[in-house]
Amino acid sequence: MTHDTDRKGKANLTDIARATGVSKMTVSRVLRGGSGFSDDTRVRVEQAASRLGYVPNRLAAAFGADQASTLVGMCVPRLTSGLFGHVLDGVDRALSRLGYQLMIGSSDHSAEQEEAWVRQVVAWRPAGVILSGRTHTAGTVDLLRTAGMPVVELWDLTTSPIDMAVGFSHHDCGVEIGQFLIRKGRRRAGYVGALSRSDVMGQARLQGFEAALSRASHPLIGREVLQDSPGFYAGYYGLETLLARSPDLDVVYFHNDEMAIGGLAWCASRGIRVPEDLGIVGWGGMEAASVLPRRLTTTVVPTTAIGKAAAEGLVARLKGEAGQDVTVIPTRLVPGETA
Amino acid sequence: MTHDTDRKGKANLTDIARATGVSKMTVSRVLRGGSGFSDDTRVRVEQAASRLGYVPNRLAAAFGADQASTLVGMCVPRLTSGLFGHVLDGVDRALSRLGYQLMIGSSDHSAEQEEAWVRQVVAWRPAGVILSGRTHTAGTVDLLRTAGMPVVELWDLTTSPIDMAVGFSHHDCGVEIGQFLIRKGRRRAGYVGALSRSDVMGQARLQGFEAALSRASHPLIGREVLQDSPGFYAGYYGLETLLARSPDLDVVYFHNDEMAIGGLAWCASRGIRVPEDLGIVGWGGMEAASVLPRRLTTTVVPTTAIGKAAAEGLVARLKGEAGQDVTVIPTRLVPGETA
DNA sequence: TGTGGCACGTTTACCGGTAACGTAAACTTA
DNA sequence: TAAGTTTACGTTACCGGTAAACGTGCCACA
Repeated sequence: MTHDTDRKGKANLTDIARATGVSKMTVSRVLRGGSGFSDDTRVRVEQAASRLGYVPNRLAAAFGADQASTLVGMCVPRLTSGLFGHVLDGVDRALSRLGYQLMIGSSDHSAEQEEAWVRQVVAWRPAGVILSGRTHTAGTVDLLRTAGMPVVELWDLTTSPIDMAVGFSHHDCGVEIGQFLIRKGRRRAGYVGALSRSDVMGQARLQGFEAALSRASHPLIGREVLQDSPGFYAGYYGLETLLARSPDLDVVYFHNDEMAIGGLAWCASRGIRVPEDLGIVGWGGMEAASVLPRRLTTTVVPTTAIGKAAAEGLVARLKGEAGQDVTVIPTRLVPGETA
Repeated sequence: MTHDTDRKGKANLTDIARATGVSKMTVSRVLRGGSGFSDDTRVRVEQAASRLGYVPNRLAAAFGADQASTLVGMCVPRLTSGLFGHVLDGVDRALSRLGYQLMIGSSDHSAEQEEAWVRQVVAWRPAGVILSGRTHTAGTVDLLRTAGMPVVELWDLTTSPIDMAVGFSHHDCGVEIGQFLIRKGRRRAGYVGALSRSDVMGQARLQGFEAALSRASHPLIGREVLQDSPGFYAGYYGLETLLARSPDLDVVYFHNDEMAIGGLAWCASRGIRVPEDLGIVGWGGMEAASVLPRRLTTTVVPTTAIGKAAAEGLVARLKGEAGQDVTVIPTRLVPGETA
């Protein structure tokens, strides 16, 4: 009995059904590309839909049948990180190709903020959720478990994921660099980091680094960890501070490439020769690192591939395909000319 | 008659209503912080909600009453751009503080891909949409107009926005740099860019640059535009190619800071002195640009502020507050040591 | 005594899809 | 040709909120 004069200018399944002379269930089947209708019906429905400018209502679809949701939530530590920009890009491309939409949030490296975000996103009953890292509050895990939705943790691997995990081990990254530097004859290593309290993954790299050095009987000499955003400035001034305290270091491992480049800039400004006087090592593999006058020694992380694998793994699980719980996407130590 | 044994482990308004002995409408009002209930009722409802682990269903809320949606869609040209990472960050922080959720997508600088994304996101009946740039397909504009939802276009200003606009003029950025270089005595300018066909905003900067140079009777000598991602490599090789063709340039304007830094790296590798032999100018204001041995001459864009203003403007309109249609967030030419 | 208003609710209808099931006709197969 | 199977639909119920309209009881005030 509702007048078909457009309320909100939008056509719905019922409008198309009326225009075509079939039931709205049939329209639904046609538009979702199912089966159980004739070719003639399909054509007529499709024409009516396009003529009426039908825009499907995913809200109604997801609401009516929760497995119909094509929404995926993803939480990253920082949106301003170049690396996570690439991870997001990988996720976004894969999801949009597969017909899903992406809702994002950031945690600022805080498990509590992550939980607050999860609480918001679960209210949208998404098909699945992608988190960054392996450290979450009990509340987060609880919310996701009771919601019963697929979860991918990416970026840092864990042997006991909530559900699935994609990435690599930050600890191992640190170990690998430590061993590499020992092999190269470095004996007095330092570390410059940022955000110590909150960035669990950066800490894991540092711990691996320290462990490798200690095992080789050349333990870490000094460290400088700034409560600052891990960018160029922090690397620049962090190195200055560290060397003021420990002037006789022969190599410094940085939290990431941005900071390492900041460190290189500091060395250049003081006439410190790299790698002769001091080795500089980064982490992450940002593009800039390989165009510097001297290519930065660093660990390259396949960011886009991780995002892609996470998204595809999630969708595979949604479609009921059995995927593996833990997917390792290995990083690559790239020896440059700075250490 | 439905058994209150948890279907999907989730409590809903009806469960809380039963547990409290009120109607679900009253529960709804309490939980949304409305009025029309006693303090006693409020306390009992809140306790029951927390005891039952109630997670609100925004899907149902947004579906039942479209003005109840707290979803905002945003489309950026590239997720891997450092600048847009900061814009996203500004949007995300503002929206989450105001209780909204963010759905994102990327257009790859293609108006067609943007339209495809708009079609997807409109299906979720969001409260509003944020787009990047001022160039959209007719289909995009049409979809948004019939949906009748608030739209903010950010990053490049237009005098006739779909609805609202926040940002600055790319054309004026180019003009400003052109005039600046003329004042500094530069007479033979070149340009190195990327993604020419698709990046309308980069083109606008170039046009402004050219116009300013021509007005000063020292028109642009040469340009090199790569069909590549606008990163360090592109700047490095772009400058090499450009100088091979036009060796006598005295300054080069780059598409962005990443490319300019790539150009600086190329100069360093060839012993070309900057700014004596060649001036280098970037655009964007990435952090790295100010830690280089010589601070890059560039235009600093207040990325986060633009994101914040866009989000807050959108929400203000949603709440019925009258905001301005066009908000200018000025950029700042920062003379460095490279031009 | 009425009657108007407020505080505090309840009832009803509805949003637009989808799953599950029902069914008539056509088409096979024994 | 009877019985089974498939095709191509239609019917019904339901998802969990929200808006709007509609009670009540109580008090104040004329």
